[in-house]
Amino acid sequence: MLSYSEENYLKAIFHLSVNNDSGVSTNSIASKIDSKAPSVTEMLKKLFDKDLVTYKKYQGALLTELGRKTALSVIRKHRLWEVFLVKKLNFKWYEVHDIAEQLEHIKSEKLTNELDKFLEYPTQDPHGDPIPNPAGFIRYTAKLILSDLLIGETGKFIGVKDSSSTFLKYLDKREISLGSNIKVLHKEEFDESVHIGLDETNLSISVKSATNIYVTKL
Amino acid sequence: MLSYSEENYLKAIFHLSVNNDSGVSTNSIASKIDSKAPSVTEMLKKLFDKDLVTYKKYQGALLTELGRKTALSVIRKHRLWEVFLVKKLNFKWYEVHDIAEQLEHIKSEKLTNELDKFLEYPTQDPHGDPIPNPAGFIRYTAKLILSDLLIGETGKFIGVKDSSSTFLKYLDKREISLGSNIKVLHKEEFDESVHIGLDETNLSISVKSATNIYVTKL
DNA sequence: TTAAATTTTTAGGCAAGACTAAATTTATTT
DNA sequence: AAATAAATTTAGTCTTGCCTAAAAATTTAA
Repeated sequence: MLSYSEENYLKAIFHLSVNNDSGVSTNSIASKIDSKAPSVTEMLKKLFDKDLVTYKKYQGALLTELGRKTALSVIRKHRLWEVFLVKKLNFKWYEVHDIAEQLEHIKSEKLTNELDKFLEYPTQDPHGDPIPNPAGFIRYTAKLILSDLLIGETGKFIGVKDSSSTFLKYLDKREISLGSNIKVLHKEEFDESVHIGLDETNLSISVKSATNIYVTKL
Repeated sequence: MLSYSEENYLKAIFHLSVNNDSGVSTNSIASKIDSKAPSVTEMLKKLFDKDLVTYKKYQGALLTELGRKTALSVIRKHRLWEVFLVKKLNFKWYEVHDIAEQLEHIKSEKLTNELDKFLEYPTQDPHGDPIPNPAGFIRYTAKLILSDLLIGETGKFIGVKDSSSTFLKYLDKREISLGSNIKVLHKEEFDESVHIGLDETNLSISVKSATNIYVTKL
């Protein structure tokens, strides 16, 4: 039975090893998890002893198959609970993260699977991230960054890169919501801001926002 | 912010102080919580410092108003989650306790209140125990023990005393479920077993079972 | 290819929460 | 009212997870 802390380390290493096949550095884990390097080193040794990560001194860590499965189970729970909070309890998508951080550690396979069924087997969480299946399989959708679309092209808004509540609130206010079709009308040369068409309305968003929005080409 | 452990001690003291206005003893807490006396002493000191209990050496502990409110908040969450598990996720009433023990520590007032709303403000959990309101008020229903009913009297099954999963499974098998009307047909002098009528069927149950079943007179 | 800077690890501590063994206080008997 | 028994507290340890400061290894730069 893993502790909350161990589960959080596995989750952090998982996220840090996406697009990165060399070892995940001690410092990157520390900053992700808001702790200090010595704490990480110590934990990596423990995770190594439990066959959850491969770890060689000064060379960072990577998840073993067991570690990966465990991380994905935690992520699955996190994302299912987020769906529950938004779909059933009327939470906004920028309110759910901290609560899901707690709920993701609840231990009961039956609970997770019944929740999945209750929610009718969702494939994505409220931020557009894919929900792993019980076997730990995760289906990634090809993501484009909004600012990479050419003028005239339309994309479907499928997720965000930075899911800070500030950014999510901003999107809510602008009524840019998951699933919307976004057409790129014009790109301003001067400040790289992007004019977009959204349903009936047009608006302009900054580069910073545009690079935080994931779309699929239609 | 209280730790899980602190919350569990408060809950234990709350349960042990029902019908008991003198201090709750160190040993009784230890056995309730499955720990040892020295651990309890240490924790009582800490809870005292946080103004959650009154405690004098060798004289047991009692909840302060703050302690009581905190305990009831945890109990409220526990019971709401139990309702959720049974009503929405198809759990049996004997399967929910351990999971609710985890869920009761999730910290988010909004979550608790939204869950309450989602469940349409239930007043009792699946074992018939009352659910405290957000202000920490708890409405107790007058309970009788089944074996105290006289021959010929009928009672409504409203709860159990011992909610061990063994007992709950037994009730399920016998199709004795919360809300059933139970008529006492006969009491066997020899072994104190009770013959009862339940809807269309009659059956006989032991004293041990009969004293574990709470009813209200109809 | 050394020297400097950065990263990581080791060493040593601290707090929470649990434990055993021993001491102390309270309760029960005789 | 002693003497014994039972309950509680104190003393001293252990584990987990975190930290700071210092040492060691690795990387980067001159």
